[in-house]
Amino acid sequence: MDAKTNPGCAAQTVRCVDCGLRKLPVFKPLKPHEIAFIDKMKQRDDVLEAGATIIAPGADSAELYTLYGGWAFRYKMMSDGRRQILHFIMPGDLIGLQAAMFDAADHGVEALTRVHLCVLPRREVWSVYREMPHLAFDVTWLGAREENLVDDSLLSAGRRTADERVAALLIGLYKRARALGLVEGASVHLPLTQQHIADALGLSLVHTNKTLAKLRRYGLFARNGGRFTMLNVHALQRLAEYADREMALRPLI
Amino acid sequence: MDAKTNPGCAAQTVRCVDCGLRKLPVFKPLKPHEIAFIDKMKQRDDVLEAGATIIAPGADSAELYTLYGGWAFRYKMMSDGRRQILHFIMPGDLIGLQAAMFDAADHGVEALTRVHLCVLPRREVWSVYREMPHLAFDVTWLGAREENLVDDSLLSAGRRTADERVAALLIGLYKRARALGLVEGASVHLPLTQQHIADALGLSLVHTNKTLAKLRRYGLFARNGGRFTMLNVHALQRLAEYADREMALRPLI
DNA sequence: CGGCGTGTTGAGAGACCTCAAGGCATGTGG
DNA sequence: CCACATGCCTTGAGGTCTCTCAACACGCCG
Repeated sequence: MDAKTNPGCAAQTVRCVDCGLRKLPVFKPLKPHEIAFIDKMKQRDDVLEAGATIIAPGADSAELYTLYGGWAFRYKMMSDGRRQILHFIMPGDLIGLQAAMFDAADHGVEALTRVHLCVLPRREVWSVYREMPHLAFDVTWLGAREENLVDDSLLSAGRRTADERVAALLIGLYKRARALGLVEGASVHLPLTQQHIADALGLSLVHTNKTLAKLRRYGLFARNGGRFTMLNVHALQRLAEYADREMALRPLI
Repeated sequence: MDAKTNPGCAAQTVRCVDCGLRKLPVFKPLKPHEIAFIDKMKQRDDVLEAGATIIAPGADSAELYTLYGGWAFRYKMMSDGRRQILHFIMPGDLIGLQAAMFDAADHGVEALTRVHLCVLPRREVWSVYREMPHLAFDVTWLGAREENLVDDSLLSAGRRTADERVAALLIGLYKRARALGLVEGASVHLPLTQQHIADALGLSLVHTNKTLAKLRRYGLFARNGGRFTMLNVHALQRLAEYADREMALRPLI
């Protein structure tokens, strides 16, 4: 997981204005004083290893983070160990908005790879609303987009067949990764185990494995050594009824 | 559906400051100038009949609404008719936040009963952020809470058994209704058909019917003529692993 | 009266689950 | 260099939860 595959601020040193992520064409350009404000507000950069807990389930008073590099996921657990992954988090996504709004999060967030986080102290969130209305609007926008991802997962878990669920997840991750410039040719580093995929789709590990194998046999995609290669986007899109909506440029905070 | 069971602004006439909903103890008191701002911003009141489309799937440029009275639900459809209900909307909830943030909604919103809506023109949303940072924060808060509801539905559809799903839904709706003062004794008017419940839980209609019958036979709740009566809250909570988190007071916009 | 929406029940089918075992790669220690 | 443990992926067999199909009851309404 080097800086090349995960554009983002290197820990401690890089100013937001120099942040590589911000140069990507998916992100909305901000005005200099807004970037300066974010930079001033930013408490520190954090680097956590794969598997680390970013937000502990039930923890109160978490910070608000922006993920600058790496992958993570948000999940809920039940007492007997059942886990539901709510959505996967990729560079540019906010982490901990619910936790920042309420006092405690009833979900957890865990790093899938080594992650680079930009830490915004919770008390500073309010100063965004007071002083930078455009940025405040962007926070709401990012929250709405996260809900949009969860909506789609719910459609999968509730109404899609196993084949369709796998297709929907892979298409979704692939398109998000591509927008971030993580796709080279038609392949991308996918740091998920089949257990993660199963827990995101509401399927068992075994059935997930068999479904993945089936779609692979059909030539829809390939996988070797952590790399995922898209072979038939259209077939996957049709399977998942993926709506290829053009999104406006995303804010990055 | 009279004013007594659905507190809210009667169409066209009532000022926000007199709104019955705002007197409920679940809602955070606002400062007079904030209420005045909302009142000024409010374009009109709308009344729609049960079954009416509040937001059409795929429609662009919808308004932002606050539901003052009645019930509604947000849903996604697939081309072959499969429907997933994303969450149920009750008085005080915002409608159309995603649609207001993005250009088009990829979901629909439909009235379950006659509904009273407060209409905020989309362009006014921005003025909230510019002029009323506290209210802007509240908009984000309401968005996060809506996502929190969807999170729980996703846990149901993905990882809970049919029994647990039904329990989780009923407990959730009951507690929300109670907070709004809609529960009399232990019973509340539930305007859902079993088809709605099935579509919210990711179950078939038939299986939903049998699961409801089972829990009813076990004496967990009763249902007669549109009224739902809670008989054993604790058993339902245990079944659903319902987390009875104390929420801070909710904003009402 | 017939049609429609909703709720109910039975029977059979199938998608998905659990249990179980084994393969393969990696790492670690003797 | 081998033995062993661990994590992840794979495959088979059998079980069950949930689905589909089908029929019927009931109330409402034109």
